[in-house]
Amino acid sequence: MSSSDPLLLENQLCFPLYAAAKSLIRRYEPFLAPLGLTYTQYIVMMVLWEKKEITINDLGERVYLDSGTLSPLVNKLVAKGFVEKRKLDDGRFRLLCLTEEGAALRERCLDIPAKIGSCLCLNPGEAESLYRLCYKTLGGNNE
Amino acid sequence: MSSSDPLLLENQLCFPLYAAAKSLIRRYEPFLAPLGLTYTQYIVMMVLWEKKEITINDLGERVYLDSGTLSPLVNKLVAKGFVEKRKLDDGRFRLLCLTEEGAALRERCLDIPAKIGSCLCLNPGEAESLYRLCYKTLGGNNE
DNA sequence: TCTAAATAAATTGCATACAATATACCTAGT
DNA sequence: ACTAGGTATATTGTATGCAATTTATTTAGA
Repeated sequence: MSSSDPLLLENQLCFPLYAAAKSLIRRYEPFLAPLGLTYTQYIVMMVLWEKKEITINDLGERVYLDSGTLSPLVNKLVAKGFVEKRKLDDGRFRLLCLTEEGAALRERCLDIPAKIGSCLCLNPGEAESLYRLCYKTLGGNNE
Repeated sequence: MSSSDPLLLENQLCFPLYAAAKSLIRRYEPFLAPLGLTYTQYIVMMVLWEKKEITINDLGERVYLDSGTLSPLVNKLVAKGFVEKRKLDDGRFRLLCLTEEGAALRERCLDIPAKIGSCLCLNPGEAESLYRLCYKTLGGNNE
């Protein structure tokens, strides 16, 4: 950041942050498309691989997305057969459950993180540093 | 990153990076909406405040967006009166020119960066570090 | 019991993103 | 002059993202 002009694009943090995020996400597409997943769907599947089942509300808090984004996205995962949606006793809740097909999909994703990491220009220390700074920006407390 | 499971959400860099970017961008909305700007439109206006005029192609390279995003977005800025679009001698190009109204808008944005910075949980050193790591992730060379 | 407030999901509307395609225009080569 | 190929922009289609509203359902209180 050379000049002190507060409205110069090169003086903004938001710009490279957003651009880097989009750039990184775009790298997943070649690996995910053959599996029939988009990036956001892949993120949701990660939560399901970990939790096996979760309500849409809890899922939204975990991935920072609201029902406006998740409702249609979850329906697509259901249509693909990776997830089932069940009504709970408290009829307001919908429980998302990983199907066998959804669980099997995990195997086909196992090598994606390594493939992405290998084309990243950051060394492990830098990646760790970026990771921490992003969580700090989020207001989280991942120490 | 505790466990070594490569598909745990907490082991991903892309997730906090994207979430932090969205979170930061959302903070602009309260300041930009009263001016009739969205975040992406604000980024484009920054380029125009700096360059005064630029082709859509050059603009796209500067902000990492393609014509599919920029064409309709620029039309909205034209409709708001902040930008004019002129056909160049080489009829393929469209030159975007800052209007007086667009230039005047800059004054009303001058304090936004400070307002955003004041609600960020990063100290200046961390912000600078995050800035560099993002440009490095982008494959850029901002040293 | 009945109803107002609360809560979870779904829907709607608008604005990106971006791949893929189409259109407009220019240039080189013949 | 004609045409093939190249380049810039616009359009189309799909998938987010998110604010605002609506719907379904439950719960608390008179």
